[in-house]
Amino acid sequence: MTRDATRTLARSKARSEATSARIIAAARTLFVAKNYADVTTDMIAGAAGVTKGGLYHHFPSKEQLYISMILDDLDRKRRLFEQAVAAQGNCRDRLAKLTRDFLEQPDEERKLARLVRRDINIFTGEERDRLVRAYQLALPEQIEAIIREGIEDGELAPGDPRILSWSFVALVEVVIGRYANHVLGSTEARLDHVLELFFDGAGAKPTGGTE
Amino acid sequence: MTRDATRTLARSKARSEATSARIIAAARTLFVAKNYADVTTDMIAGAAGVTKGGLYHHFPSKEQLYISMILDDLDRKRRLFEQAVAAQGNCRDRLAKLTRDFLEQPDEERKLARLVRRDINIFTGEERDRLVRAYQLALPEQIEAIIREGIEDGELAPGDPRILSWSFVALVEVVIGRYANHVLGSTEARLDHVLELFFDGAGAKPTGGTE
DNA sequence: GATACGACAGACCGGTCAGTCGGTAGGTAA
DNA sequence: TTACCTACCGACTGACCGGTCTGTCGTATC
Repeated sequence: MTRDATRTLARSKARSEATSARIIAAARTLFVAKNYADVTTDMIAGAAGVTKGGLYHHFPSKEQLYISMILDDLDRKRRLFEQAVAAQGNCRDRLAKLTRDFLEQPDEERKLARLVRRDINIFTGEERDRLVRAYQLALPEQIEAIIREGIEDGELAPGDPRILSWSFVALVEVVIGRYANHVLGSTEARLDHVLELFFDGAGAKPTGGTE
Repeated sequence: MTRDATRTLARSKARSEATSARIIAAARTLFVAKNYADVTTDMIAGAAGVTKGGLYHHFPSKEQLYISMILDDLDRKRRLFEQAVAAQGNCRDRLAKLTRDFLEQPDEERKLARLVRRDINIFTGEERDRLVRAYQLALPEQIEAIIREGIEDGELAPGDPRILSWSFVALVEVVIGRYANHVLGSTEARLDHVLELFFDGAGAKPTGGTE
């Protein structure tokens, strides 16, 4: 094979990958806006600037396209989280930083986890389990690592790190990320509230009625 | 109109209402198990012991049937919550009781809120907004009332009752109700953890590093 | 310039499903 | 007996959608 041939093949491959990426991006936008059943392959193809035939040239089925989109996103999320876990500092600051990084992602990507929960039932068997685990457990497991260290360092009271990590995720997800957008103040203010509640509780502090 | 005629009409009406109720019950079971798009009107009709024609005799469309099912459920939930809000006792006990009552509902009914979040996008415009408000806000608003009283009585530290009610809902929903079933201990134990965390926080208590 | 190949187009097919419509059964009214 | 009403049946339709298949076109090799 000559050098020119190699270059041509590389160009063709690059073009093909660019189209795949465009299709995945179009799929992500549409799936987030609507849902699996309401998004047709024609719509995705149209938004990506190809036809249905072109789409099926790159992906064997609508379902596999969906999975490819998810795996693509998971990869980026994992990198984000690994970075945060490896960071220095005390437990509270690291949790705050991780949460801030998470919230600074583009809206569309933040919504993907919700998307997966919503549409997960189109899959069955082990494929489904794999996706559920990958998405649901990615965040809590990373947080659990931070919290475990917080307990070891005495920054947190001894307790089950699993319960604590789930609790923290719950607070972040619901109070900051999901419902409360239309009800409460800024994201930063809500993050402060959540950290306050998580570390210090809501009980009246002056009277100090512990137990 | 004779007395017999009246009785006959009443009997006919009762029969009709029983069929409607059967259809709604069948729809609930199926919609919870699958989702809106994957449940066909034939399946619902079959499960309710009527044909599709019969179903369309009682409901003008699949969408309206779905809405009827939701309104039917909301009605029962509202009664449950009103009861809890009106109860006596301190803040912590009332929240515990309300949560326990909520969790004691049949599994199928507890899953309805999730269902609505999952399928909400089939609706548009004001119908959608109405449903979102009705479902998302029902729980926090009732809890907010209890928390507000807790703050007034000094059982809780002064703070924004809205943030606190959303936080409590978050903890209950995620730690107890949703994700953690396969990971953590019994419902009762998890409820204790949540109450503990909510009222006392996760910070190390011996060293007491508040501020 | 003949051959080959990969990317993509777009018409088409098979199946599915919400909704319709003409009917029937069984009771009531005149 | 006729006319009517309500609940319900079930065959049917029309639209839509996932997936296929037969090209076409640009590029590259020989």
